[in-house]
Amino acid sequence: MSDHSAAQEELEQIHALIKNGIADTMDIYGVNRSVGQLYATLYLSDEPMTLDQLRDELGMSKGSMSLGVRKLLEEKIIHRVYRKGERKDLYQAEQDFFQFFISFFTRRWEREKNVNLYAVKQAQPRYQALMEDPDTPEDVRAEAERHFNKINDSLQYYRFLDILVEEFEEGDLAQKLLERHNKRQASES
Amino acid sequence: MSDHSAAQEELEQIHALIKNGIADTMDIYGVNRSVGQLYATLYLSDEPMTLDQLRDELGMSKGSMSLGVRKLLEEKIIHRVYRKGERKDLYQAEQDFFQFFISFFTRRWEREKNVNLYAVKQAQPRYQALMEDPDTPEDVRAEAERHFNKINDSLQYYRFLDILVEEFEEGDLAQKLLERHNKRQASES
DNA sequence: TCGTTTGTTTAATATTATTTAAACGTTGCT
DNA sequence: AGCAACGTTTAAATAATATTAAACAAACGA
Repeated sequence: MSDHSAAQEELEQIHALIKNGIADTMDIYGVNRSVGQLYATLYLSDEPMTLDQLRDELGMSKGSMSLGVRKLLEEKIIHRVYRKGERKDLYQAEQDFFQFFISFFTRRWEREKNVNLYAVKQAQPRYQALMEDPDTPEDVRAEAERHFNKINDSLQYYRFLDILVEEFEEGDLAQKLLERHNKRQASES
Repeated sequence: MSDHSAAQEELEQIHALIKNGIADTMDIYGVNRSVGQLYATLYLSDEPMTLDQLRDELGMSKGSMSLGVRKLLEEKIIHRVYRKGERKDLYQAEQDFFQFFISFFTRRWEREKNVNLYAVKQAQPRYQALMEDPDTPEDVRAEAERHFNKINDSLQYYRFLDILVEEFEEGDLAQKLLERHNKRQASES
């Protein structure tokens, strides 16, 4: 890193612009802005970085860096990198935004499916028991039936989430959509 | 609402189970759990509800209900309903989870695209100016070029987001994926 | 028009989440 | 083994968000 020339200064300003956009994006999806900046910093860095370098760059505590890095690793949107003769842990951002998208959303869609499927599977037999029990008052029975049908319909949606995850992870859906649109545009000209 | 029979009690317990799953889901996506419960309550209700009914059901203040309802309206996952001779505002949940998914995510994907495309469009000419300026030190120029290429690659990703939004909103992508998988399963048997 | 009902805004309060500094435990090196 | 360099955990502080109650404003009906 040479002296702080005007060109250097300009570079850093543009850098900040991009970094901000990425941090905003993470914010949109409910991720802490600081964690977003952490990702953005790694994303723009040409080299893997250590916790100390990140601390210096973001001006935050090392504890924060440790927590942030762990979250990003869990999301699989940064990776640990090994380099011989380096004692410190090195981290590198996932550079492919498509991969970022897939890791980030499939993880959430899967959790949504699991959480709700669990609730639905528990609820269904209990609704049925209510409906079949002759002691159940008619108004309660009717309500149980409505709810039963409603959550039964929702199963189709969780199947959709499952398909979506599979299509993105295994079926290369992102690239397929892009290709399809490229062809469509070509045929229109 | 009749007496608090055992059946009634059981119904409410199952109700809570489902409501919890939905609130958890909203939480996954960074939406306040209370707002999630608001949606869940409307979702399970057979009738559109007023702010006062929601306040009674959730045991929260009317101000909170007002704020929560506004957020859900913005997301287009609940709708205002008009009924003759009713002074109070009535709200109804979007019952179709597919529509929920589409409203919720396309809104965010579009924002992600706009935020980052704006930053990239601003950054590109500035990187180019740096690269073309003969006064720019070589190390800065090289860095500018690397960043320029990096953000240039990202444009493809924002195009993907755009296609995804269009495919879900106009192209019925969700149903298409479901149908495709139904056929595949049928042919495998 | 006036009084009531309704929804929204506001300012204060309470709660939750983030951040830090320091303590701690681990690892690698000499 | 003993020391030094790390990364993690923790308890406390700080900051951010959510929530409430009360003031307010708009709409309605008599």
